Amino acid sequence: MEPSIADVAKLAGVGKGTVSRVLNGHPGVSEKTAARVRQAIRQLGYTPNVQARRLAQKKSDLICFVLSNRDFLHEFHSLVLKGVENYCSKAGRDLVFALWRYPLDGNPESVVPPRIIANRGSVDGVILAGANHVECVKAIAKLGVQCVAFGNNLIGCTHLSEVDSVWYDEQPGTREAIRYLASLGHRHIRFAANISLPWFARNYRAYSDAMLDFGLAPALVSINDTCDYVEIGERAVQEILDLGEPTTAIFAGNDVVAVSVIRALSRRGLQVPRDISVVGFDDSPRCIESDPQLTSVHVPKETLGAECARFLIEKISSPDKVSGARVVPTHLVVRGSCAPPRQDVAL
Amino acid sequence: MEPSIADVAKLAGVGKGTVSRVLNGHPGVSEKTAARVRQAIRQLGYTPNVQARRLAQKKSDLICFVLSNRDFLHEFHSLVLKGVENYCSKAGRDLVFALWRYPLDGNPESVVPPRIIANRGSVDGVILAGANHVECVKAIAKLGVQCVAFGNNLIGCTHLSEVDSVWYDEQPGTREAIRYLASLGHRHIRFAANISLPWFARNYRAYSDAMLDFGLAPALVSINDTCDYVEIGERAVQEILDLGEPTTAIFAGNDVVAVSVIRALSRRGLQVPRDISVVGFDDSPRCIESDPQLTSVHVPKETLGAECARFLIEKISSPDKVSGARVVPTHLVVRGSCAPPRQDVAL
DNA sequence: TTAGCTGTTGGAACCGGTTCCGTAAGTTAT
DNA sequence: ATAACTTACGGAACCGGTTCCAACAGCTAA
Repeated sequence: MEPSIADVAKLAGVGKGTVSRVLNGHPGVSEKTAARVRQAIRQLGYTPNVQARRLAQKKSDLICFVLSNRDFLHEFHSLVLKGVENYCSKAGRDLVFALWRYPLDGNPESVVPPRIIANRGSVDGVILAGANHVECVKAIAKLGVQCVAFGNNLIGCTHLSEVDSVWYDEQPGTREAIRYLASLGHRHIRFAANISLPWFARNYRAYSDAMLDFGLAPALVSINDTCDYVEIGERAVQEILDLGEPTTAIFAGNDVVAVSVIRALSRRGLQVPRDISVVGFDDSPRCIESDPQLTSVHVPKETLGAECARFLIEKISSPDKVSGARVVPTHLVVRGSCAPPRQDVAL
Repeated sequence: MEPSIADVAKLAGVGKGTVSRVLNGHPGVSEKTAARVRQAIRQLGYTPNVQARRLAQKKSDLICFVLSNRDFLHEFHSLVLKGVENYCSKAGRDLVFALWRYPLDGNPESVVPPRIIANRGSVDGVILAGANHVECVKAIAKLGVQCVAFGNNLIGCTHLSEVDSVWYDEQPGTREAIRYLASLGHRHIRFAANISLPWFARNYRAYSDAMLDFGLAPALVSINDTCDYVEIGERAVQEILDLGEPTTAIFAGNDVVAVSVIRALSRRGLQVPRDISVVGFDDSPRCIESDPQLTSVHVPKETLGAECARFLIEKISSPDKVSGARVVPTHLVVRGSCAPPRQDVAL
């Protein structure tokens, strides 16, 4: 039988309350008594029972990381999770991991929250990562659970602070990328993705704004009927070549698309960056594994995770006092996939 | 104030015990009373308090997935985690995620377990994934926590059942791969990895056994001074070409090495599979993203996760009745990276 | 009619902590 | 020496469930 706080109290010749005070570092215990208690704790090898403490304090010190509508934890969210874990473990909180699937295009009313959230008191708060419908986030919040969402993959979100959320800002990194390409001499920089997906739409807007700022004309190729990034890259290259309009650089919606673009180009005998430049978005590990190494807009994934955790913990300790959106910037990482445009070739 | 079980009892005009019996589906409650209780529950919108139940039952229904000594959740363990999550959620258990770092080559005695495990009662059991020293697994088990380890990344493990663990078996898939290459006409199949890492050593043994079974001579190139898989692939190609011995196929220790091998070969003007065949190990998503698509030994990652969870839950419900090692087989997935050897070229 | 059995049910005791109240001991002021 | 105040500390009450025991009602068998 494991020793309880009563055993410690008896051995130290004090009351349960005093032991509790020593354990939690509360004031009002003389150093002499505290030492005796600590000695008894050591002697019995006593460890407090977490569940009992949770019941008494009416809090769980547990935070739930929910990954919504993803078939598994991809690199991106793995790193977000890492950031969350890191922050939580420093804050003395443990992390519950849960998956959540529901039809993103269905009626948000009929979506049932994951069991762990419905179970009252089982977690103090929730971080909603993966792709979520904004109404489902609101539904969770309405359940009386503290909740922070990862913003960039929200569906149906009309403005940043519609729900408490953490976002990366595509603008600075995208701007840097366009400035960089422009400084190399590029004028015909084309955006390639599927802008029916909200995150690509946001990227495109940032790209478009930056292009205009530098006096360049935005140009788009969007493959709207598939979510397979590899396919998007391949077909985008096909369309760009068919188009006949000049294109000296391709700004891909993310790194998977970019790598696929590079491969599709090389199959057609076009070398990157000699014949055409490519920029990715995400700065995922495959940037280094690809050949040439991919210049890409860095998204600070761990920072995003840490910000989610920080925000949530603030909400838990002072509900209704903090709310809104928090945004972290992106920046460009230059590698080997861009070069000045060739003068002699018109794509 | 949230309604408690006492409120339900009062409203239904019964005792707390009866409500509890109804909630847990225990026998000995008349249907008439049960209906009244259910009505009261609905009326109050009552949800049981998880922490109180956990305290009373002395169990948490929580399982902890510990990822050891990895910088983050890579694809492989992401899928293992997915398998675990899947099984757990069906078994009505929630999942706690924790990271654990300790020097793998240091003294296992001085390693401190993660807080979540040390906290008595906070989880019912632990799945140890990532790379662990076998002594550290034993140390956790000695703490009185039910525990199952992912076997293939164990360090210092002399035999399968040294600790309760789940393994994938390299043999069947590797055998298939060698048989396949042999059937294409290959005689000079070389294994490339870093066999100072235990998992590569195990792969090499399986490769070597299979080669001997088919009457072929095992041949090895091992890059022992780095754990960077991309570098292993590049330098392995270098060594193989420098060696001057005939090599018509390369069996890489894992897919990252394989992809790196393909790229290094192509930089030297050698095309896969025309000039040389390559087989990977893992069957990771990059097999499909690579060009040509990579033939690889499939490791059933989700199954591994599910087996870990099943094993652990069995151990929790009947401790000391189940133990040992559980093994799941691998198999070959044929894609486009192998072809008959060229007769005219001697590498 | 009475003893014996079964099916229900209420409620006390318990799980192992936290918190708060009352009191005893010690300290300072008058 | 006494009042007033501070500090230390024991222990009851509580958090919200589960479990077990005693009791009671209704039924059967002798």
